[in-house]
Amino acid sequence: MNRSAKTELFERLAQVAHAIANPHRLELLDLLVQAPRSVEQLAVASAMSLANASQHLQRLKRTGLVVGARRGTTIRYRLADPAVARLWMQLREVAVSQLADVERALDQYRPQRQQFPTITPAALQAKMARGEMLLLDVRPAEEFAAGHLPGALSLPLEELPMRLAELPATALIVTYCRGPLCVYADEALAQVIASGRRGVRLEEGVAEWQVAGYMLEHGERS
Amino acid sequence: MNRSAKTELFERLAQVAHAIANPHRLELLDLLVQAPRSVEQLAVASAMSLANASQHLQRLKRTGLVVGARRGTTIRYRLADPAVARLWMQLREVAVSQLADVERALDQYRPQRQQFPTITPAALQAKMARGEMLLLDVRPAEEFAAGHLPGALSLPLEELPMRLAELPATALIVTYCRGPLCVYADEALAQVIASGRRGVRLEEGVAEWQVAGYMLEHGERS
DNA sequence: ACCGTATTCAATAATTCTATTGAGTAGATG
DNA sequence: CATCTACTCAATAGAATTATTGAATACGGT
Repeated sequence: MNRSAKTELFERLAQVAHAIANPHRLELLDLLVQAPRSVEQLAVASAMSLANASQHLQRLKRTGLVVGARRGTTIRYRLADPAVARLWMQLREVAVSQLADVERALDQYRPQRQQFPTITPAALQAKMARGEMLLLDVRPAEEFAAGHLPGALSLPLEELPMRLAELPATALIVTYCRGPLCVYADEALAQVIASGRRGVRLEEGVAEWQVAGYMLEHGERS
Repeated sequence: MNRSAKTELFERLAQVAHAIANPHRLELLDLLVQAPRSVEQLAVASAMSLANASQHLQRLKRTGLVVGARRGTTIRYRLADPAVARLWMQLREVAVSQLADVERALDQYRPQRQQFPTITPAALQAKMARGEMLLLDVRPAEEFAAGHLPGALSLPLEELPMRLAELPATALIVTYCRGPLCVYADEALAQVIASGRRGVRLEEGVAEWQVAGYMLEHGERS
């Protein structure tokens, strides 16, 4: 049997796995799933030093998971392929489904996640057709611009306290954010409900929505 | 923001990624996707020392990717969850689609892979309904027993040379094995075609067939 | 209760990975 | 062309990972 070729093949695959086997690099990928970003943006968002973020991005680039392209004075990194986002989701699924630790860590990070009602993408899709709710994207504006659910209103979490009054008083309000590892939708929902309105959280995020086969809209808030 | 909880969460995810970030452990998973096995079987099949295989299995077990259960005098390891198989497939998809290196390594390992015609699972499913072909599972018998395509005949590659004459002379023969990283179906097909018969290779393996939503049969050859 | 065997454990040296620091580079902007 | 900024590179010390060896353990069979 062709053992050396086999060994080499598995070594290549392990290199890819190794590229995602680091908490910082996973966080970078998690951010890039939402929208392309510059090195500095990524470093700030993930609380890393600039040099360290750059180094990790280099590694991801070498392995073919992300690509960088100059854009004015900065370099924007983005995922090389949607398959990378799926890999990240599948890793998350395995981790969350297997490990009680991860559940506990997730509860730690999203303390309100069991507190509010949720809705599945399929149920939301049905509701959207009937138009009886307001869909609220509470991620930063740049991530909204890079892709959002059709008909959603962009209202970043930090602006929500100021603009809460703009929201309709009676219609159901559906909040969503980056996905299951993101607290934004929980925190927004807490404010919405505290204001006396009815609200639910979408279980998943934009990337999961797209992988499930539903459409996205692109561009700035209209 | 809750940085320390976030850090811990990503660390847990990275642990899972780390568990698959080793060529030997990937090979163990690749084998376990096909069928449960004992430590010794796994060590032999992956050309590792027994202690080393055991150590790697421990690591996979600690991370929750496999589980071991005593069965008579040996301990059988199996995947903890089908999600693990999907993770392995998704990793393979990313690696193969991104890296020219992987394509090259794969060509090295499966030199005949471009040589013979292939058929997709969907096309095979249609053909099976009309029953105009013979479906040949050329994996070891134990893997056949753990799950195989409906109606397939078990004919392990090593027995093929002796039993080639049993195969029908005119019907189309479809060979399949573990999946895209496996050479068995290629080698079987080479023999089938050399004997003057018509044959094609199924592009994917048993695990991919199942993930695509098709049924499997279980048990020994009938 | 004992024996035999399948599996695991412990220790270790070689290799690989990581964050930090400070210097270096490429390219846009004027 | 000069300058400024965003980013990358290089060196390094500390930490983690790995294969091997030989010993230890645990369990089923008798």
